[in-house]
Amino acid sequence: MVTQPGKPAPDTTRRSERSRRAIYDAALALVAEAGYRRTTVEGIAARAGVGKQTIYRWWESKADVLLEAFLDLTSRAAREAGGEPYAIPDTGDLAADLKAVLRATVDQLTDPRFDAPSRALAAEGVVDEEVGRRFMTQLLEPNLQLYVDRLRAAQRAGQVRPEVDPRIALEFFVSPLAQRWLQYTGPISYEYTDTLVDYALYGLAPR
Amino acid sequence: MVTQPGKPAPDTTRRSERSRRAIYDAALALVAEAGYRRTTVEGIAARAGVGKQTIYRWWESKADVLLEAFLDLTSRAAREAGGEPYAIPDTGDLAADLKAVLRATVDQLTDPRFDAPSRALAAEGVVDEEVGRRFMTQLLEPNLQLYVDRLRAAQRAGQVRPEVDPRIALEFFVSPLAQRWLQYTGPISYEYTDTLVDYALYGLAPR
Amino acid sequence: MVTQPGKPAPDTTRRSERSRRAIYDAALALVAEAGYRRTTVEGIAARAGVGKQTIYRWWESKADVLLEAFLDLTSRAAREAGGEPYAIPDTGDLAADLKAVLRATVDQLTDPRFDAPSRALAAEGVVDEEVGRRFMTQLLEPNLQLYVDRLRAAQRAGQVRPEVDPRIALEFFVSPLAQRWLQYTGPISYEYTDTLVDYALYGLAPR
Amino acid sequence: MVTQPGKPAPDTTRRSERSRRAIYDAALALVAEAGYRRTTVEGIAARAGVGKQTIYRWWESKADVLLEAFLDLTSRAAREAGGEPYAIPDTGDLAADLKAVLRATVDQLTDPRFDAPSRALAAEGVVDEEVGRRFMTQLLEPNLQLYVDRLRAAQRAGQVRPEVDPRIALEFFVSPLAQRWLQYTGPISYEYTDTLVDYALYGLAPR
DNA sequence: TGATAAACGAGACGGTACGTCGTGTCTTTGT
DNA sequence: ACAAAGACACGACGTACCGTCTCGTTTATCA
Repeated sequence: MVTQPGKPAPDTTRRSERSRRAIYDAALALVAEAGYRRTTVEGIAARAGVGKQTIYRWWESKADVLLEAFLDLTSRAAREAGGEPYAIPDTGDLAADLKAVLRATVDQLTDPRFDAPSRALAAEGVVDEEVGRRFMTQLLEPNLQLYVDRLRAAQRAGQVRPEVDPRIALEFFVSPLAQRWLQYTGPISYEYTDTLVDYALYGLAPR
Repeated sequence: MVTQPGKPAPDTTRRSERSRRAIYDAALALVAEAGYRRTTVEGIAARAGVGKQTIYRWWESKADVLLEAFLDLTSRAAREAGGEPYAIPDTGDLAADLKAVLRATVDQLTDPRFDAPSRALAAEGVVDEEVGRRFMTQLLEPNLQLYVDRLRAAQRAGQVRPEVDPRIALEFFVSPLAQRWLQYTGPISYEYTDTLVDYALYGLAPR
Repeated sequence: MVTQPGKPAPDTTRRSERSRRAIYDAALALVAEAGYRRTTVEGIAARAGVGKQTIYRWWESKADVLLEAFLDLTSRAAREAGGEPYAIPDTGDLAADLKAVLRATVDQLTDPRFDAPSRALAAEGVVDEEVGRRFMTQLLEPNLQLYVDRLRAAQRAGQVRPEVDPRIALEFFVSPLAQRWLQYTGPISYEYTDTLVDYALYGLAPR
Repeated sequence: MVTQPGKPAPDTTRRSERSRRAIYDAALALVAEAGYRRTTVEGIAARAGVGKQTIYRWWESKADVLLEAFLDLTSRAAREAGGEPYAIPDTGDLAADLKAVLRATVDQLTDPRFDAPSRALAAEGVVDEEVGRRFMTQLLEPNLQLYVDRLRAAQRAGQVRPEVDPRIALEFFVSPLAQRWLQYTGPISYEYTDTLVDYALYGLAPR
């Protein structure tokens, strides 16, 4: 690990947990209320009752704060939700399992508590590659891996052709939904995601 | 039709075509060179040799300028590219036709001339619904419609199951590519898009 | 008379009297209502129902317009007032005559119809020597000359010492009043101007 | 005492003395070089190497800055000039004392170092009553008081009639000079001010 | 347990860009 | 041809935030 020249590397042990929490809360609240655009570091500091320097000491940018705040939010949400296994259920019925997971995703994308900050982060990630890649590796990737695992299991069970690359296959379920969400290319519903699963598994061409 | 109160609605007939061109060019150049973030209205005006007011007179925001500039760019590019055939070719071989179109799309997404501004607009659209919807209806939608048309023809030719909704089916080709491009969920290549076509047409489950 | 190089010298005979009147009225009204600061060429043009160019064609600056408008106002006011002789009355009683004239001046300085524009011009004149000198020669000087004339008559009548320079002497009546008006160095009243006359005529030292 | 809404009242103790000085210097220099008109807040900030906000934080307007800068200049000038004797000398010869002081004033009005900024402030004061009154109370009034004091002493010495109001009498020395300076009503010279003193003390009427 | 060093809140600072307003010029469209 | 209308390049306005930099004031190890 390397310490940059001009950065005295603050002492993590003395860090105020109270401030960290307040900053996360303020950041998420402001993004939800006012949007990413109108959320400012100054505003976060004021709302959190914190000096600006305290933010700049621990984070590099607004996006950085928000990314951590969001990660924290999701991990807390997961912990609350019973801390169940990070996996797509495997009932033996691949189509049913995928439909269930996607329905849960639809619910989440519809929940404004998640929508506002994750939209903001996604947008930031589009424009700032650094943020985009962190968003991908820290938030998206772990979720995508669950699909890979489930699809691998389905391959072992003979329900998916063995030569199919699960990393690509999963995009048939995830990407159309993501695009509709991000780019308003269409409405989002259970019916829609169910259809995606059916089409993807059995193809478009007649059998 | 109603005119907003504070907006005296400038006289379009007196508009300077010279300035409009200069602004489009400056906006696209700056976004390409410096990124959306660092592109400012002030900078566009300076580079275009134009007063800021001339920008604010005709556009509402940086995103607005860029959207029009990009629309103008694509329509000029299309006109240069020989003109009419706003359609996906129909050689009778659906897979081949789709692969060809997608390869062209890959080329475009790789071309920095298009990448920078369209990325910027896409990001803006994620965060600003108004912009997002305009991006969708004015840029995306017309292109998606070409897929709908080609898939309908394939259905008539018996190459695609008749009960398949082309509006959803096309997302198997377009959305995965879009997501990889926007969110860095994976590399983009001819091989990848070819695979998408194969998987989508014939499904993931064994036949 | 000389025509500047870049000035095509508009044809005075074709000038619209209607516009000139409207511009004078608008200028005086705006200065009275909003003050010199907030009066703009644009505002004058709009209020007068006149194109901006019509103003710039015939005048060089806001101050220029206002100076002419004010000259016009005073000359019209004088004409209305019976067009009586431009002179300080000579009843033989110098003190009484001066007191009467100064009381009239007090009335005028108190009249907001005159106060606002003449204040504005005076201020402009302080900062812009060109305007100041025109203000002096076209408005102040003619009035000061009346004092010179009256004081000369008084000298001939043996009421003022012959070696006194009337051009300087008159300033004892005019300047203190002017300074109180312009610089808020004290209140303005009949009693005050009467006192000025008494002090000035008979001196401060004991006889 | 009440604080306006919207104005959070900055912390005076943290104020940068360096910036204040730089701003004073820049303001005075620019007014002297370019005139009040062409002096801008932006220009002052740039020349002082200061952010615009630093000016707006502590002052309300260009006039406000300049007034303080000028007050500072005069007080520094007075301090340099040996300091205390804030009084008109009293040699027993009133005429001589007044002539001496007025000659010093003539020198000052002729010094471009003082002329430009005080002219600018005077003009601003004519048009903006608030500024005018501050200019009067903070700059003019203290000087006028010196004349009052000297004239009172002269009254005690029997050199000035006891019934004369010194506050009015002093205007015979000060106002004519002020008007010539501000309104170009005549040239300024030692001879002129000497004459003023002679006329004022002994009156215009023959003895 | 008191000293001391850091992180902290507060917020002033030098900057950049914002979106608005007014200037003086130039162009278009009626008369 | 002049006038109205108003778009234009320009430049300053006053505001909002940026990220950096002091200021005292907690706070929380270690001496």
